[in-house]
Amino acid sequence: MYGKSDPKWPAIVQQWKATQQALAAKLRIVPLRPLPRFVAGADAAFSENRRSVLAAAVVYDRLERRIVEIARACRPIEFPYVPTFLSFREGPAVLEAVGKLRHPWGAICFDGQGYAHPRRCGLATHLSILLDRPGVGIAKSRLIGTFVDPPPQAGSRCPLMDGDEQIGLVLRTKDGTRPLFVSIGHRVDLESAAELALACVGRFRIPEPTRQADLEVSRLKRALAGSVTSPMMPPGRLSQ
DNA sequence: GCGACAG
DNA sequence: ATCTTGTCGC
Repeated sequence: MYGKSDPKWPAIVQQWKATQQALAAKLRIVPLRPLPRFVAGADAAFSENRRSVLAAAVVYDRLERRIVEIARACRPIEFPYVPTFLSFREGPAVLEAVGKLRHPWGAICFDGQGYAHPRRCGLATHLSILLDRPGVGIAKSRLIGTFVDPPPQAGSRCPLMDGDEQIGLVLRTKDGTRPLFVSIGHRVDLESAAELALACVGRFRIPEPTRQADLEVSRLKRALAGSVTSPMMPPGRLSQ
């Protein structure tokens, strides 16, 4: 895996910035209406040995409130985590999982920022543009931007600002819980993104597409960990 | 220079 | 993301 100490690192980061700027130039902002019935969701995690990126993509049926398809992917980790360049680390695995989805979906939710990024190209925007499909960024915490805490009621929101430009929304999805940071990915507008996020909320703070993808990637992680038994351990499931 | 910093 | 037990609250 590449590292910050690699002599090629500065060049790699410059290339990444150029890539993000080129992608952001292709961003299209349009309303997403009506909101799609089938919404995809994707998330990533690390394999137990931390040498691979595991990803899961799901398709959520808003009408029946259930997951109708699950896809997975596993790829070697090629880069360390560097703030503002998350998509280069997790993107490949996530894209592979999304590509395996066969059921139709009208929009996809990503676990991270979209437009609310220094170069307006967070993971959600980066991947949505590569897919050229409607996408939304739903992050659990802030990367950049200033805001005032929204009221404790579910549905309340406050603008996420970068100077005088609104880059996203701080949205409370459940009463008395920490708000989420919603921003557009691609082919949606901020209001549609907020409505989609709220329309996908079930019993928990995190909208179902992203929450289910997270649960699924965790299961994959455990499954892989259990299948790779250490040579120094007796057969069977003694480790739990 | 110092602090911040999605997952 | 991940490390980690109990514990506060619905």
